[in-house]
Amino acid sequence: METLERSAASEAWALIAQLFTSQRTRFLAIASEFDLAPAQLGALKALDPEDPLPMRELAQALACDNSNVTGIVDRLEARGLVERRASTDDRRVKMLVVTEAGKDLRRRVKAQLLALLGDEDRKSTRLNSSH
Amino acid sequence: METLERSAASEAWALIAQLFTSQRTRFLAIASEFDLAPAQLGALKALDPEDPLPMRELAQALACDNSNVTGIVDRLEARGLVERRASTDDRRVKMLVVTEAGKDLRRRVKAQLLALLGDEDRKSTRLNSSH
DNA sequence: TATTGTTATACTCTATAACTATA
DNA sequence: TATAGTTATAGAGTATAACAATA
Repeated sequence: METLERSAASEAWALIAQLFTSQRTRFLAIASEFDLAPAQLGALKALDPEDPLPMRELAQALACDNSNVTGIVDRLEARGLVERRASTDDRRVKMLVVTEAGKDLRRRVKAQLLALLGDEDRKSTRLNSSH
Repeated sequence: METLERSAASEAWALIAQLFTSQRTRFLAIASEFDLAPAQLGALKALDPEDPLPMRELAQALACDNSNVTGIVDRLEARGLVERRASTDDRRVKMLVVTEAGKDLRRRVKAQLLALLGDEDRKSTRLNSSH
């Protein structure tokens, strides 16, 4: 029993570590390529380009404190990628809107992601390039 | 064609984001539970408890600069989880050894990971608890 | 000359606590 | 009283460049 559990834990450990590392590496590479700090890319991903989001909900999506979002959004706003907009319902709330420049950056990030996945796919199926 | 590619990109984007987020959340929860900064847990995971590793190789495993590893290892060493040891082959190199306390922490992290995975498994197969 | 690890510097992320303005 | 967002503060991660010791 103990042996089985240790084995399962080891496999799970290795799998999680590998998945996390590969995701993290890809994520960091894209962030760096577009000259965004990792948390900034995370925020840009978490925002809905068609539907403004309160600061507080972005904090939840990023699993961090509201106070962090202030700084992250400050920097995204300074680059013209997002805008704060007053909520009409609750004057305490600020809604986050992705600007046209932000939407364009999101599109380019997506394209780059697709290209990376394509590369990996071609690597893992190198003998089979006809489809 | 464009539509198909956009669709693939959207799916890939969503899948990557979801995988990354779930991994990240689990990773951060465990790091916090054991009072380790994320990079410190990453380093502890990357080290082999049975086989000392040069600083430089830890930097490669963490995909960061050598200079960062100095600080991360400083803090792990201050907590008695790892030790720097001079290499016998090359006097420039410092080998990283996981202490008994570090090995114990690794074991507890693994156990916690197994418990988390078990919880998730039970959640996703809630009607079927007999095997 | 090149490499390993450290130090110095500057920027970013992070949590906590105290604050303002709203509710 | 409670909540949304900001500010202040402190600790940690990160890259870059310059450095000492060693190869």
